[in-house]
Amino acid sequence: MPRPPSVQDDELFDRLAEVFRTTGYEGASLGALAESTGLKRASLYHRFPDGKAQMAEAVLERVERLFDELLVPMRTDPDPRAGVVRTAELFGEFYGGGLLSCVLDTLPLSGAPESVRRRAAQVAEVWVSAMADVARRGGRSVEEARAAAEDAFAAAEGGLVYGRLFGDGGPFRRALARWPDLLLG
Amino acid sequence: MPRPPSVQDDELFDRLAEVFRTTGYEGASLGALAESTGLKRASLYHRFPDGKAQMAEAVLERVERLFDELLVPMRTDPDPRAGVVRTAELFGEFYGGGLLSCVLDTLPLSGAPESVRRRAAQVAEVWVSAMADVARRGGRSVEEARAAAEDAFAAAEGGLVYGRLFGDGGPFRRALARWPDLLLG
DNA sequence: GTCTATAATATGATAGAC
DNA sequence: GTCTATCATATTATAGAC
Repeated sequence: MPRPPSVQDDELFDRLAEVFRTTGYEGASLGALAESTGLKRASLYHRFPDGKAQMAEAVLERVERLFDELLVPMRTDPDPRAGVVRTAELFGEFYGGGLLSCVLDTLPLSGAPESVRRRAAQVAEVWVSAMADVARRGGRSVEEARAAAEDAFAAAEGGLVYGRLFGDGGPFRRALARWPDLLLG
Repeated sequence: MPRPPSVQDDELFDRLAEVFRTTGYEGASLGALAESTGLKRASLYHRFPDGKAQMAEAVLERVERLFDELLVPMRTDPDPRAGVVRTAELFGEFYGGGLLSCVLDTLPLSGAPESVRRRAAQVAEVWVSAMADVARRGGRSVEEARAAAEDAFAAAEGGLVYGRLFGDGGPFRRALARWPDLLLG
């Protein structure tokens, strides 16, 4: 019987996420994760008996829950365009205006266990399929909607790559600004 | 007096690049780099006395030389559109149709030395500024050309992130297909 | 649930033979 | 120029006290 996630747990996951986000799976050493959370390594193993892989998966699950919140307007606003605009704003804040890296990019490199990479793809799919759904509601065909959603995802992720390289969130913010037209035409 | 780069060296750099590309800087252990090249760790240190950081920088310099070749049509074709189309084709092949990762994305994570991250940004700048130049030749203002080039870069890199996550090069190839209109209007 | 202590292994790097 | 051998440290992970 899993106890309901506490605020404390969310705080812990956010600290772990910060390390995985900026350093990737292999770069996130137990030492760095311990230092970031303020717990000792052995304490992390108490919470995550399967070690680093379990921590990475927990982080991805936390990100999925956060995505679910950011996606609410796009999923529920009666006006698809207004929903996309609002969700784009929320993603812009979530990624620090384009200056933060994304775990979906940095976590699933080749050193990460298959379970982690699969989980990352699942989380990305939540994001992409929500965009495809709103594009459908906006009148697009299934094929057009899916392609537009993939392109919108790629534009944002690429903007974050640019941001990491150059410390400039401009391309990311422009990508978000194009979401409404890209998804809804 | 540096000896001219030999075919053998290029082969070596490609093996090193393969490891850095798929695993990132911290994930690329000396053991993995040695296994991939067929050299022992000590032999790698003979060629790269400064160790892993020097190997990563050498890989980035090799990528810059390869980019210079891919960019030739875009830089020299009298017809800007034809040049962009051809260079987009070459990038498509270079990145395995969208299924290969890019060192500019995977190498400059937080564990990498500042020298490596700076070098990655320089290589990316070669690519972006070449696209900005052709957009200028196509009649765009300086500001429009730079923004379009950044967006074209981000679209491609984001397509590669999607490809790594889902094993689908579609978004990457569509990004390349949009380069001509994106850069030249 | 967190800690100290510890073990086994991996890693980056060097010395010196050939 | 490549190798074997080696070293110091970092890393993942576990045992057991509190």
